[in-house]
Amino acid sequence: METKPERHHRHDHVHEEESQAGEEDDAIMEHGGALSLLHRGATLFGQRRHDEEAVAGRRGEIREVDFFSRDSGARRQDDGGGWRRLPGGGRDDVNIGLDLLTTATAATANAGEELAAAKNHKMEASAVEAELRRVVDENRRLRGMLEELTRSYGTLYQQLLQVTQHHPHQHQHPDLMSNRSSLPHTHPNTIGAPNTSTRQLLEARTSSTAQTQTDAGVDDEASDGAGEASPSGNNDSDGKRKMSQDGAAPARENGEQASSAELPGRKARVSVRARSEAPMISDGCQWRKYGQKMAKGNPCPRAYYRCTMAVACPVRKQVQRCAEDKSILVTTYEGHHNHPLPPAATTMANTTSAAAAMLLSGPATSRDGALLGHPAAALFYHHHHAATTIPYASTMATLSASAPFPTITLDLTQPPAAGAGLLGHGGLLQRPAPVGTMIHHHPAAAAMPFPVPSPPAMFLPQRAAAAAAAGMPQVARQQQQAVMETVTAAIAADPNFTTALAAAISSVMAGAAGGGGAHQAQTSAAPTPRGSNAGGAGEGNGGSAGAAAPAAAPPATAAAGGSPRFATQSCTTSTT
DNA sequence: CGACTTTGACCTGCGC
DNA sequence: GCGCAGGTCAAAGTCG
Repeated sequence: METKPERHHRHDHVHEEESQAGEEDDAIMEHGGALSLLHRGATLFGQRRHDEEAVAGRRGEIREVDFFSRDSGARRQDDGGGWRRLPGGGRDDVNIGLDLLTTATAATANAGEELAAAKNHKMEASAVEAELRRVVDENRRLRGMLEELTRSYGTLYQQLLQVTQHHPHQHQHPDLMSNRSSLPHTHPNTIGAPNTSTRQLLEARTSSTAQTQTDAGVDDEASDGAGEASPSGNNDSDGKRKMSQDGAAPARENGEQASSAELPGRKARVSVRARSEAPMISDGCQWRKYGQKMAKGNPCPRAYYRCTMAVACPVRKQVQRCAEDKSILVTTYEGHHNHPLPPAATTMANTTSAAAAMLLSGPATSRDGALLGHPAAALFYHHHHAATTIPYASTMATLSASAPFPTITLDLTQPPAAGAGLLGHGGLLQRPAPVGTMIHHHPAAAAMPFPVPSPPAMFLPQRAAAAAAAGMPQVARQQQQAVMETVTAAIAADPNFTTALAAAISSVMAGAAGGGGAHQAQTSAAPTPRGSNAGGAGEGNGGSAGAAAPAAAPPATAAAGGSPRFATQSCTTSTT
């Protein structure tokens, strides 16, 4: 027990480093343009230095010529040491002309040749000077652009922070969604990692007992350093968690506590309903069961799992079979991973994050479940008062406003439509669905178990969302078609169905969001530490593939555990 | 032996 | 204040 934490700590550190590195990478990616400019600028600056020196030298005479002389390269190597010529740096005769101006030997040269040489030099000099000016100007211009970009980025980032900070507040403006519709600016974060808002939202709950989170909290804080990268962080400082005392999820003594404090008692959850005989659906993460309870009103026990991919990972999930239909497995996710995730897990995490964000993004966040009236809500939310009473066949994404926690339920149990499924896989590939549910309105969504519509809703301009609501205009259809094709192609190309699907959806999302992410799926299934199974889940699913899946799951399907698994993963994927 | 699961006990929040 | 339900802890057991 003693060593465990240590080991985990080391692990964490590794993760931290990785995440930090990742962050940097991300930053680089995000600022790719700026950085490239920067590099360019740096280069130019470097050159500019030379240029300026050259200019200065010109005034003083000599250096400019020398700078651009043929063996300037050799001389540059000696920049630090002055302008001493390197032995063998070039033919002396070639440099003679240049040196004529700088050495006493010039005086001894033939007057006529000197004149001619001087003229040539003047011409060259003027040409070089012009070139130099041009370069300097360009350099200034680029530098200005860089500064401008940097400024813009800073401004945007600030705006993002402001927006995300406001999300937790339930007093959102009706047009919040429209604000979100501007997400394309921010979604890169969403893809790469749970965006700030999502994190805040998911971590929005704090235990009223603001006990002294001493070291643990501090450490975690530090570990979170990767900070933005490692979301919710903190978490329960491993092993040391004084859970009970803290109350549920207490331990989220993370940096976002502030925001959490703003929403005491609120914590978004994403519930995924999928058909599976397996004890757990595979989501690419490694989980450890830490408890089981009989829940009221359900003969099936509820299992509690904690993410073990990182000691301090605050992510938890509950798995319970549906009381009405025991073939349906309900998995509820809560929190954000504070560590690097394997592709599959990443997609899942992002999916849940996105779903949660979607859940809380609109008026829906209001405690009373005032979803109605929200344009987006009308598309894919169902307002109901019993989280468990979702008639799964009627809706894909459901919001439970009355639940203790704002919970969005992704229903992946819909039966396959005859000949409708793109891939012919179980219930995931929806038939042209019932009007009114967002997912059904969106063909692309139809191909994705997860309410893909969410992405559009979240990332597309409000107009687009409205259009979707209006019944899918031509453009939208085309887009959907593209999505379908992408998915089909990806699946066809990759034997690993799940991976392929993830890749396809990621690419789709990347395309729609304008950010990467597609690459995530390239590497296949979860490289989880304990390879045997992506956490118990994997085992359960994979292993029970055959037994699982009720009717609908085709044999060949990679969807272990039948469609459910597929569903889940895709679900995840789709949101990323 | 380490990691994971099981399971009873404990803690906390909430409604009455 | 009490009881209930949800959630978590942690010792004991299991497994590879």
